[in-house]
Amino acid sequence: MTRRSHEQLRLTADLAILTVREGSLQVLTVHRGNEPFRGHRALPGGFVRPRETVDDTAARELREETGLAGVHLEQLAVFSDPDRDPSGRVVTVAYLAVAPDLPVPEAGSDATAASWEPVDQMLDPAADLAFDHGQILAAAVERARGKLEYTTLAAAFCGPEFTIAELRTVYESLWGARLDHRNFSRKVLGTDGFLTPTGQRTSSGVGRPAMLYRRGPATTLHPPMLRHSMDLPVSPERRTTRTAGPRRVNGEHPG
Amino acid sequence: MTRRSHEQLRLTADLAILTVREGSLQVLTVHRGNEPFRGHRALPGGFVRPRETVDDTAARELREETGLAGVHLEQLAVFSDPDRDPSGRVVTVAYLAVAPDLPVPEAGSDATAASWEPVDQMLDPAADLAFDHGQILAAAVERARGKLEYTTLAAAFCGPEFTIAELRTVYESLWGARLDHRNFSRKVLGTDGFLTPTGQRTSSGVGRPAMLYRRGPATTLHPPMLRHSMDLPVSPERRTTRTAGPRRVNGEHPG
DNA sequence: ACAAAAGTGTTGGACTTACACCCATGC
DNA sequence: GCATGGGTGTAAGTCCAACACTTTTGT
Repeated sequence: MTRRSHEQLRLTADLAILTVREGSLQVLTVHRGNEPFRGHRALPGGFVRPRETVDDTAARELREETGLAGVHLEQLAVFSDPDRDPSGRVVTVAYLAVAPDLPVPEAGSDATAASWEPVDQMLDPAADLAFDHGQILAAAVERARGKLEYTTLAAAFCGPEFTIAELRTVYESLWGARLDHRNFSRKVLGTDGFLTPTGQRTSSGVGRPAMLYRRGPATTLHPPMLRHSMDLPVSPERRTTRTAGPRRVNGEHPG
Repeated sequence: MTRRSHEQLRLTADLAILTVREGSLQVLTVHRGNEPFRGHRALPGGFVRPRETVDDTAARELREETGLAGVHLEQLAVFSDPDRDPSGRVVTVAYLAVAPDLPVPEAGSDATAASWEPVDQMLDPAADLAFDHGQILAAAVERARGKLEYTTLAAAFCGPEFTIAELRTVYESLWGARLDHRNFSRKVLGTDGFLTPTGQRTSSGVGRPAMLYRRGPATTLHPPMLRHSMDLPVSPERRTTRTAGPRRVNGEHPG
């Protein structure tokens, strides 16, 4: 392919649409029918139109792919390596979208068949996502993980009404850790404006029915939800003793 | 001006370069000598070159404006209103840069004279920054304020060696609150990897000389620096009593 | 009855806050 | 001496991790 130095720059919006299905973090992908990267999986996205903001582009693509509107959508980062798209100079604005568990998109089952795929698999180099979409996905997951700590983003993964256990599953799926359900419950209930009780209770399933809640008005968590509490004593053996309870070590991630 | 629907889209990087000078948060601005917005102040920035990433553009502009390299530089957001630049379709990627107190740029005192200006003044509508640079600056300040809480970003405002008091001034300038110097000291010293002692002490100034420190390897703060502790009992009257010590209320900012 | 899931109570420890008090320097 | 700023000690309160225990359902 030609590499003209003065070719026109094009701008796209690409979306990492995340959800939690059956306790696993999943991402919406499309199957590319055209070059470049024909046959590869990619994140949904498209070109910015002349009289559109990039945010509008992202919202439009989201609607076109999932039929959803009003879900959480935020800018992630700009990816602008001159060679990221072999067909020319294309800069993309990556977005993180968070959706509840949908009844599978399969929008018309047209050429670009969309499907939910486990994030773990898509982040594996073997998945070989098109363009730099592996990087975009990694950034999206990292952002979502972090925002669970200090925002109410987790509720965006749930439907309009949900139980505390469902909410906890979101945390556990993203953090890959078990949380103590008793402390978790107290924590979210004690955070003003996180949950609004509906008065309803779940009916199906074994065990004591759970209360149902709706999203409350709060968006930030003070104090934050801490990323500790790894339990899961699979066998009845004591977990490693954690003598001088190391809260958390200062890591490298700049934020 | 003409409005052609298919005109070429151009991409720029704009920088909000922040510093703390004399206890006040300041931003580097340039004076525009050309249309549009001739005569207005603006944030430094420029076009993305054909074989350059946007991050490279930002780093290059930073170097050209301040001579600095290696300072903290991060993507903030994309601003893409189709009418944000009356001269055509220009999408910009805004960056936050954090620099120590420089000996004033005044790079050659050429046409685009650069200068530090207090952020308060530049955020006032009367300052009338060019384009949407007021929005960009507001986003930059908000980001910096937030990151002080849970990262070691504050140290990026200081020179290579600094005292705890200097570091505290950064927090106080950005948060507009006084912090208790005794608790602040313990907090930062107790955070592993935040500060590395040099063994040196300050010489000038009245009062007991302070220890000098360098930035440590840590980048995140766990637990975070809390945004409380407003004191400043200017006169020896009791501050408002804060009966049932309200930690913080869950606000609206999504993060 | 038993397993499973939801929910309450309680305790030790970590962290914060507020402030008394001591140290080192310039004038 | 004394004002000024740097630094240590400490006690009360808040929050959290851990876990015993109770409640409510399905089988």
